[in-house]
Amino acid sequence: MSPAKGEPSVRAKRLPREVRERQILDAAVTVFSRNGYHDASMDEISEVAGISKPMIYAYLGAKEDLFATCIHREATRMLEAVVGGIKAGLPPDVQLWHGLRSFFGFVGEHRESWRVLHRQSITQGGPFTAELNAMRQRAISLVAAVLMRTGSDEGIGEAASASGEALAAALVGAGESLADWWLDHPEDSADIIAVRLMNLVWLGFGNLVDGQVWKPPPRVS
Amino acid sequence: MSPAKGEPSVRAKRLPREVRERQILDAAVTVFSRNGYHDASMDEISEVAGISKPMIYAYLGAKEDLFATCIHREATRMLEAVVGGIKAGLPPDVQLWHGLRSFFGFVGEHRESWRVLHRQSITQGGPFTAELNAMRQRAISLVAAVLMRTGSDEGIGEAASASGEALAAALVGAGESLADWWLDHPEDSADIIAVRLMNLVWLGFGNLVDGQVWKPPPRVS
DNA sequence: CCCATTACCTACTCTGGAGTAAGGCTACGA
DNA sequence: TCGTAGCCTTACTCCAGAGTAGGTAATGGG
Repeated sequence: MSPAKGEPSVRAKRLPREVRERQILDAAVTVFSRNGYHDASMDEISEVAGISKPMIYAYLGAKEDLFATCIHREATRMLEAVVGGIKAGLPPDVQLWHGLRSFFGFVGEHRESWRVLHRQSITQGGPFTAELNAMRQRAISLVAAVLMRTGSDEGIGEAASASGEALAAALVGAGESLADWWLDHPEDSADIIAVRLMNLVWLGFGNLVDGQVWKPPPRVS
Repeated sequence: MSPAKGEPSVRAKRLPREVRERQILDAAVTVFSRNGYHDASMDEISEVAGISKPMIYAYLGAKEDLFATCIHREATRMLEAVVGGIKAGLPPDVQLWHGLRSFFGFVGEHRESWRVLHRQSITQGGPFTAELNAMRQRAISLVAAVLMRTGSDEGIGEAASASGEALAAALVGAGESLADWWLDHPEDSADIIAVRLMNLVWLGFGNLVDGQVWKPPPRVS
C-alpha cells in the first residue's frame, strides 16, 4: 500500500493494542496454515503482521501461547458456524444435512482457518495439544449430541446408541478427510460435497449401490 | 541397567549393515511415533538404536530421508496387511468388511506404525510430504477400487459412481479418525470397532436409527 | 508545555539440535 | 603376519530461530 519506496521497515503507525492483537493473530493464522507450527517462525509472522517481533511477545506471549490462541479462536468460529447452521425441531436427516452444509461452507470460505485446525490438530507434541484435544472433543460431542437426539426422537437402534461417540468420531473424521480432499479437487461446490457425505452417512453404501439417493428437502432455508 | 558400569557408551558389537539398518529404522519409528517428526532428535534415535549418530547418517542419510524411509516401510506394511485381508470373488459387503477388519487389526497390533503414519500424515512441511501424499493416495485408490468393483458388480447407482474417489476419501478419513478414537478407548476389540464402522458405512444412519444392524456372515474365516 | 504511559523498534544473546571431520577398532583374506 | 575394508566412535562446527535488553517516539492528561 501507500509507500512510495516499497515498505522498508518504516516505523509502524501507532495503533491501539486491541487492533494490533487482531492483526497479529490474523498473520499468525496465515503463516501457521502455510508452514505448520514448527516451520513457522516468529520473524515471519511479525513480518506478515507488519510489526516487529517483540510486539508479539508483549501482546500474545510465547510461540506456544500464540498458537493456542489461534487454535482457540478459529475453532470457536468454526463450531459457531456449524451450530448456528443447525435448527432444532427439524427431522434428523435435515439437521445433519444443515450441519454438514455449514461445515463445508465454513471450510470453503476460511481455508486458512481450516488448515490450521486440521493440519495441526492431529500432530502431537507441544503443550497446546491440550487446546487441540479440547476443541476436537467439543466437535465430536456436538456431533454425538445431534446423532443421539436424532436417535431418541424415534427410538434409536441398539447399534447406534451403543456407540454414539465412536460413530461421531468416524463422522467427524470423514468430514475432515473429505474437506481435505476437496481442497485438492475444488471443482465441486460445498453443497455438492456435503450431499456426497450425506449420502454415504445417511443411506450407506448398501443403498447407494442400489441406486438410491438422498435429496435435501425442497424448501428449507 | 547393569549398573556396575552403567552402560556408558560401550562400543557396539559389530553387525552387518543390513541388520543395523533395520534396528535404526525400528528405533526411528519408535521415537517418531512418540515425539512427532520435529521433536524427535537424531541423538535420541541413535540412543534408542544403541548406536552412534554418524551411523545413521552413513546408512540412512539425513533426518528427512530417514523419516521418508520410515513412512514408506510402515505404509507398505499396512497396505499389504489390508490388501492381503481382502479376498476377491466375495460379496461386496463382505469384501469391505474384511478390509476394515484387517485395517483395525493392523492398527491394534502396530500402534507405533499407525501413529507415525497418521499423526504425521496430515502435517505439511518437509519435502517428505511427497512420500506421505503418495501413500495416502494409494490408500484412497485402493478403497475406491474396491468400492467401484463392488459397484460394477451389480449396476452401481449414479450417486456412488459419480463420486467414487470422494467417497473413498471420506471412508478412509472415517477409518483413520475412528482408529485414533480407539487408541483412547481401547476397551473394545478391533472387530467391534470394525463392525461399528461397517454399520455406519454400509447401512447408514437412516437404517441404524430404525434399529437395523449389519452382521458379518457366519462362516468366513 | 511537560511528564507518564503506552506503542514500537534495533540489535543483540543463547541454545537445541542437524550434520561432519577425523580417526580407532575388528575381522578376514592373503 | 600384515593390510585393507568397512563398522563404529568421540568431539567437534554451525546456524536457525526463540526470546530479550534497553532505548526511541508518539499521545494525551494535567
